[in-house]
Amino acid sequence: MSSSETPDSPAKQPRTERGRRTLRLLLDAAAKEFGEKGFHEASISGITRRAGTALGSFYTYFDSKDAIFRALVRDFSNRVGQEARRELTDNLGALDTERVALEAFLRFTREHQEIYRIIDEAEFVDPASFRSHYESTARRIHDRLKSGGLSGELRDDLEEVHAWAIMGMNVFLGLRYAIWSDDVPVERIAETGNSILREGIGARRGSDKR
Amino acid sequence: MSSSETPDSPAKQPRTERGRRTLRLLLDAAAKEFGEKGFHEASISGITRRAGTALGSFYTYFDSKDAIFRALVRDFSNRVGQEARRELTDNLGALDTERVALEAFLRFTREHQEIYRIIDEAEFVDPASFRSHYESTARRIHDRLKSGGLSGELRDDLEEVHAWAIMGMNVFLGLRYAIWSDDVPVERIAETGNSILREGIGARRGSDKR
Amino acid sequence: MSSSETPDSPAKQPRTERGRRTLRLLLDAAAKEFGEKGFHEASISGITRRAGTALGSFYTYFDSKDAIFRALVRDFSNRVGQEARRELTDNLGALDTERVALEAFLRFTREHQEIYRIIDEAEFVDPASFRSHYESTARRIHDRLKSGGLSGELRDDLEEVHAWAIMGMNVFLGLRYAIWSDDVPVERIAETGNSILREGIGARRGSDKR
Amino acid sequence: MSSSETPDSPAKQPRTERGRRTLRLLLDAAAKEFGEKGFHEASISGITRRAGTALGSFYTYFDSKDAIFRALVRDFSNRVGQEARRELTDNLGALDTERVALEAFLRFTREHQEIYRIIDEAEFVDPASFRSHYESTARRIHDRLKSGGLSGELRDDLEEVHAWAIMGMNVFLGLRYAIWSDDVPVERIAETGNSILREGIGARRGSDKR
DNA sequence: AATGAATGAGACTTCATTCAT
DNA sequence: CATGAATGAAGTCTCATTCAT
Repeated sequence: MSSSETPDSPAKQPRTERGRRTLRLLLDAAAKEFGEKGFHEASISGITRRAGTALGSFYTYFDSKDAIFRALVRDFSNRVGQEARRELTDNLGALDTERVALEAFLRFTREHQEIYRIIDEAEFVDPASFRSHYESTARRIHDRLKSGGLSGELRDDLEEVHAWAIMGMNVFLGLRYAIWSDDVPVERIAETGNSILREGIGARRGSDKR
Repeated sequence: MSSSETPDSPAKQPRTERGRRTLRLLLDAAAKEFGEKGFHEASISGITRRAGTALGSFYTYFDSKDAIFRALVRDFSNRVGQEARRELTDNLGALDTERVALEAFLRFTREHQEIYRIIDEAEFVDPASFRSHYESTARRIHDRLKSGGLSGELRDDLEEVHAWAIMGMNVFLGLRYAIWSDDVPVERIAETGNSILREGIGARRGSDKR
Repeated sequence: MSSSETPDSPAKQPRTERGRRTLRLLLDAAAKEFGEKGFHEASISGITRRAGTALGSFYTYFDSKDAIFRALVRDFSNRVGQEARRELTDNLGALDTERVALEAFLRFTREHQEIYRIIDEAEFVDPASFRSHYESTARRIHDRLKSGGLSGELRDDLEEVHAWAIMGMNVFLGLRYAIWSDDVPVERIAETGNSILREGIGARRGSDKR
Repeated sequence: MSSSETPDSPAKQPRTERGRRTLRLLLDAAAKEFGEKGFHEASISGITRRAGTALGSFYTYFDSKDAIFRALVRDFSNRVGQEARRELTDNLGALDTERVALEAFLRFTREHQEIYRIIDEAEFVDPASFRSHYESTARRIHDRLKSGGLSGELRDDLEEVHAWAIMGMNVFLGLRYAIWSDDVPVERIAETGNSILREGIGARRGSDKR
């Protein structure tokens, strides 16, 4: 499922408690630094300054600026995935599931703008992780669509393409209404997006109601 | 909207024919350089090397690396917009219009991957242009949706949110099926995406076919 | 004869007179810096400080500290070779030729201790050049030995091994009496070394004089 | 010469058996590390990694990177000296003694290339030890030459200069035929070198036999 | 307008050495 | 004695931008 070979270990494993603490400080600091300034404007010294460690300590745990960025992207990608699964254990219908997923995504993105930014910038800094992130997200969506098809609630011809379309919808709604502004309630955005999935955008045909 | 003088001129206007030629060489070279390497890995000297001009000549036409990138983003944004409008002068129905627009977008993106990349990287280099690009794209879509509503073919409650959702759909289909791979015919992608707009993803109700 | 493929150009060729001047300043400064401090204690900034240029200017002409060191070693190796040939155009006998060669080498080494040091340190910094230097020096000596054999003045079985032995003799006499001290006249050192070549170190047999 | 306390102790004397073991591990590891990478490319952490000890333990036994290098050079210098004396206790003639000494040197060098390298690099890292090594080697040779003179087998005017010449010969034959290649048998190299000492390189005069 | 050299701030990275446990 | 994390000085290299010709 996940890339089984990660040649570059995410981080040199600390062997002591103190080491673990420092590693965490660095990761947190890096998330802030990259989130605020972007990869290229960010600096190692900015990270260690925020972390309160010496510059050299950075290299006890990471080989380079790229390495910590990659570690962060993977970490965040996993977190986003977990978050996504968390909300959906319920036994909602398929369409409601999509609505709730979008809602959760918007909420999460509003809370963690730096995660959004870092994952997105990965397109240019760590394309492999970027791609892997969206591919597994699409796979997750596609799985949901298929099971909705099996349950009879959704069309039974839904393919990967549909999953990518829905994911794109979600991501752009996140960009526009979670990152750029946050005045519209997430429920409203999610409901609007969901209406497209329910009925498309064509004029109501006869008895179609809501 | 603004006065006739653009405040930050995209490029110092050359007075001679030779100057115009050099300017063009630089812009083309920059598109390649930024497209291949991304903004931060790109270098002015890489651009002038490709253009076959001296390093110093760059500053005859642009104030900075950012300036030429911005100029490029705006140029491309306009081109994408024009391209989008071009295909749609026909008197197609609203849903078909969206299908054709998506098809055209995919085709264009396959042809001009560097444009895609440059516009996308603008999110981190020239956020204003990035935002402006997607805002006007969304506006264009929204306008189409509204006129589809007036004509009765589309729902009459379509808002900006719907436009962003559709745009996101299109963009991600472009990323996945125009940039990352190009084996599926654009018609097929566009048709699949369009089917969501026509009917949503719910199971067919009664006679709904296609 | 010389390595026909030098993938790393010795120095980026300057195109203007000013450039040529700067390049020369850098090379001279580097010779001093390396000669005084040795490769590893030397610094680029030390070189540019001596040259009176900005730090960055260094990289206009050389890719790295190694690169300028290599350039220097090759240059010096050539110079030593030329110097060696210069003195020997005369029509001296073979043994006298060796004596004069050693004398010249000692004199040159006393004058240019930094050259000695740089070539010698190349053993650890640029082994290929180091080896090539001594191989061509040995070849030069071997050639002289062979022609001495042909003329009947020298033994006719002199091989590469003899050339290396003689070279080693010369080099160590240089180290001891040109680098570490210079109180003994070069003529005397050269005569002493030469006496070994003339008669060996065994006790005189009969009429052997001098 | 000095008081009974060597000013810079080669290594802090360990008090326990365990300590002695660690010290030995470090020295062996350092010989490998310096031998393979050279002084400046070598690192303390490389040494402790090879030794299987913690980085910090290094400083329990040595004050600095220089200190362990110096300790090594002196140790090796002594070993080379001992080795040299070992083979020569026999009652060979003076010329044969030189031949055997060269042979032994070549053999030893082939076996212990790292020793060669470390001693040689000392020229740039620990000049005092380097100089002292070659000075005592020259003295040893000179002593042999003098006693050969007294016994009547050798010329009676052999000075320090001759010793240095012979040493240089030996060292360069070692470089060329023990370090760079080892295809020629040491006996052959030694015999060739020795022939110079026996008779020089001039053409044979009359009854000169070989 | 064009050219190509010069500039220097700034960033990354290394690693010998120190320190706390 | 051993361990492994922490430190920070020092150095290399890049490259956007300026300048003199």
